[in-house]
Amino acid sequence: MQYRIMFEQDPRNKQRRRAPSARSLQTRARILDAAERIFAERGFEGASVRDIAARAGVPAGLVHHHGGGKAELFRRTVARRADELSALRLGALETCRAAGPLTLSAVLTAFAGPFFHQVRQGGPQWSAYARLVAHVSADPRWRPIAAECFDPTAARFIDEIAALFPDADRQRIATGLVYSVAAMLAHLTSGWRVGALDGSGGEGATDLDRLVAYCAAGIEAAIHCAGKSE
Amino acid sequence: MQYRIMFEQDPRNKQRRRAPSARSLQTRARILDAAERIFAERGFEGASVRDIAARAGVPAGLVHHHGGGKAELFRRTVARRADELSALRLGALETCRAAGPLTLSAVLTAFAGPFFHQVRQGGPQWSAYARLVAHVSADPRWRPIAAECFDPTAARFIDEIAALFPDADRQRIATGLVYSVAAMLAHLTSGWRVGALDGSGGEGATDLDRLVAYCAAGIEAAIHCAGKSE
DNA sequence: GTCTATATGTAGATAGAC
DNA sequence: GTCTATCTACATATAGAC
Repeated sequence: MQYRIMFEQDPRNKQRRRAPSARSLQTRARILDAAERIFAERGFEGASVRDIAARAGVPAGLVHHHGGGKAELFRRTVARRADELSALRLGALETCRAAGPLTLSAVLTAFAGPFFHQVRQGGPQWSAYARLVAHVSADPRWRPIAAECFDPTAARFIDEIAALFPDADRQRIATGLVYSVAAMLAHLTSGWRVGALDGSGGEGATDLDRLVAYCAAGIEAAIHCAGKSE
Repeated sequence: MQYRIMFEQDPRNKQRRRAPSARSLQTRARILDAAERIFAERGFEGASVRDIAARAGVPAGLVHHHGGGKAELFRRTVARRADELSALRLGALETCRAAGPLTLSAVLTAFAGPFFHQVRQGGPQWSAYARLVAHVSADPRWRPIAAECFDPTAARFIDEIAALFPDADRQRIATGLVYSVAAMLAHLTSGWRVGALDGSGGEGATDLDRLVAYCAAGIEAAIHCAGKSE
């Protein structure tokens, strides 16, 4: 039998609550799923709390109750899968390291692969999440959210790349990773564009290997480029 | 707020009008400038016609009169500089061609350079325009606008690159250009990110040469990569 | 073309019953 | 926790005087 041991000494923990019921957790998950879809589809302002509530099948008041307001709901929606994604990325990195000496392509595959795989195999919610991240990434207003959710892991991968190129300027590596993230998000969200521009309209454009090849060659070139500043 | 997004593209709706007065043209330009700033800053739904009117220094009614409604105003705002940008890009391409045999780097410089230069030298309106284009590019709802404003020129540059690599799969080239556009927009809009991730907070991250080096190497790698599909 | 006033709908948020 | 009803603010859009 398990029961809760609680201490009341710490005033900061005064707002500790009972463990949420299974129903409550389910409701929260439904709301987050709905928010993920609607925010991804229409952006922050384009989405309405009412529409999110309707998709989740709950009254609008519950969305405020569980989400903490629209802006906080947005932040929580981004943060939820960011934690999972970071764990997958760091796990992939360690798996690569255990398999042998790291290469730039391996590091980039560890970075992009998990997101890529989840979008392809993880169901429509992950596909929506990719579009949501693209919104966050494209809009400087969400910089605090991006910093909270993605910067620590990004910095970790910059460290790994920097270790592979000891003489490289760290800023160039960071720039290269920013470009690569942009390319990755373009891939994950804009398959239509690849098809439309070359007239084939085909589906076969999503290819992790080619994305990694692009990013790895690009980063190496950016590191070694002697380009002058304007 | 949610509503239908519609565009006035039907040629049957064309009526012949008198030549607009100088004052009218000036008012239209002020409204487009204001819309460019506000749409870039807050996205389509986050922007309000009232805020645009306030920034332009005109009554809100005039924005509707000249802009044709919010959605149509958005489309016109994107299209205005797109025409100028396309002309600059195609001009740069012909200048390069006249100077000697084209290279991939030269083609990419002709593509990215004019936008890059306008953002750096063309004043705050061009900087806002880059953020606006990033919004358009990140949101599939604006696909019709992107197709109208950017696809013809993009297809032209794909042709040029395809001519340089006669044996290359055209779809791979298109994919590489999509990645490169994403990287270019990330560069033009997210200087903060480059600084924040490597801890320097510096400004010197904008460098056309390095961007082109990144994109050129990436595209070549994507073309030649033997990567299997998943 | 310009500007004021206003029509009409919807937004986020909350109070309070259950 | 859940849900109904509602408050207040602000959105787009237009009618009509000048």
